[in-house]
Amino acid sequence: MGVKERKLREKTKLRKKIIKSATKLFLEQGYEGASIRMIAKDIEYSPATIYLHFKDKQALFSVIIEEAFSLFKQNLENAKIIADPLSRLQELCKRYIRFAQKEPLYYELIFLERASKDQEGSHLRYTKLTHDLFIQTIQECKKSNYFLSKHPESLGLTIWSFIHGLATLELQERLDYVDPSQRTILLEETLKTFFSFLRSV
Amino acid sequence: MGVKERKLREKTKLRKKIIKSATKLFLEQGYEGASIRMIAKDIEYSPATIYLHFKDKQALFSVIIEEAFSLFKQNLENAKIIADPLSRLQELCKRYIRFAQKEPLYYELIFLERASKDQEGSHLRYTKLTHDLFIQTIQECKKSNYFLSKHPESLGLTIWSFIHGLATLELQERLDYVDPSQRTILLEETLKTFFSFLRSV
DNA sequence: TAAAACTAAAGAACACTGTTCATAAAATTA
DNA sequence: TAATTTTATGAACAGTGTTCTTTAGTTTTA
Repeated sequence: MGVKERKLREKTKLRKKIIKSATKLFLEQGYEGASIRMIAKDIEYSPATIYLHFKDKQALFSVIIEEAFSLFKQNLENAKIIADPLSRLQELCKRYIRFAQKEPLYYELIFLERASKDQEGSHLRYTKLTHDLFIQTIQECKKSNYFLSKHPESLGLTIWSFIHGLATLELQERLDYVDPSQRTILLEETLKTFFSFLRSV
Repeated sequence: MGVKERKLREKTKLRKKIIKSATKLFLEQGYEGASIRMIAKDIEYSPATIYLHFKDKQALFSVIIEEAFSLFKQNLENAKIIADPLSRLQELCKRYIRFAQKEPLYYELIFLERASKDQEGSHLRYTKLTHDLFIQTIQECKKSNYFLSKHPESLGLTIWSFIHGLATLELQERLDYVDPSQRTILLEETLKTFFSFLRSV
């Protein structure tokens, strides 16, 4: 009676095929740029078939974002190997920026794509988890006698705003008036400047 | 021989009519949401007529953004009445955030809308002008013996990244997991936290 | 004043888009 | 083999940005 199992296998296989193709196209062309028809053509099925696996374009997109975020989250959580909490906090910032630089489109899809009604929930989850990760690390800093005069919530949002802003400006090509070699230096200096603020408390 | 003049008047009148309607619709529905056909219907002309006044949708959009940015810029430059440069810098940040809160869609259109090929130029101009305004104020701070150990460029980008990040997170509804009354407090506290960093140098 | 030139506006068309639904084909069960 | 269920699709709908040809109206020239 392995029929059901095989059927399920075939179904998930096609599902994965759709996701793979959609991921590629969303990353290449953005949400609006990629079309259901393009995905269908790529996997050599009709557009209607995609709707047998996903409610609509947005639902397909959500699945991809979910995977992107778990990649992002794992990347940040790997910073836990660093013992000193202040160094760990700095490492968190560096990894954050590095992810945004290496996977600009993933970052954009997670944190910058306009939320539509039915996926608002996931967007809030992503931001809350990210914010919490910063706050948690700050609380560990406090245990080691750093930031004694600061509230974890507002300090967390301060740090996250800075990192998110810097990442966003760069990946949306808002810093392109500085030429590339100087830009790398500017970004490093900017991070250092911010870290010097953190150490001053 | 006032024929040409009248013709021109009529032409610019229709042009303004298009811009007015387009502004309303872009703000209501966003760039993708608003369509040429919707604008045409609103002003009671055919879609093709709009193309007699603007090369394409993007060109029409650019004109509107241009106006939005000059509004934004003027808003910030009004901070110049404050004599003490450090207070002026803080006022700049506050005005920046306030603009983003009061005109979230304008802010989004200027600093977050994805740049298309033929308007890349204007986007860079907006960001450069904004960045320069921060750097200029910082240089005035240095003359008054603040920030002596910092480079204006990296300090400018630090401040701007923070403000841009905070504004972006809020207006893109990424902080909605905090309830509204607490959110206002959190935002104020976050600004204070950042200002305390600035004063510590 | 009549004809010619110019210009503003529109209608229709093209090639796209997301999505739905009835129909056809294939596979499984009885 | 026949009936049933699953899977896939073609065609259609209503929408999009944009272009091009045609029409109608106005202005200039002869």
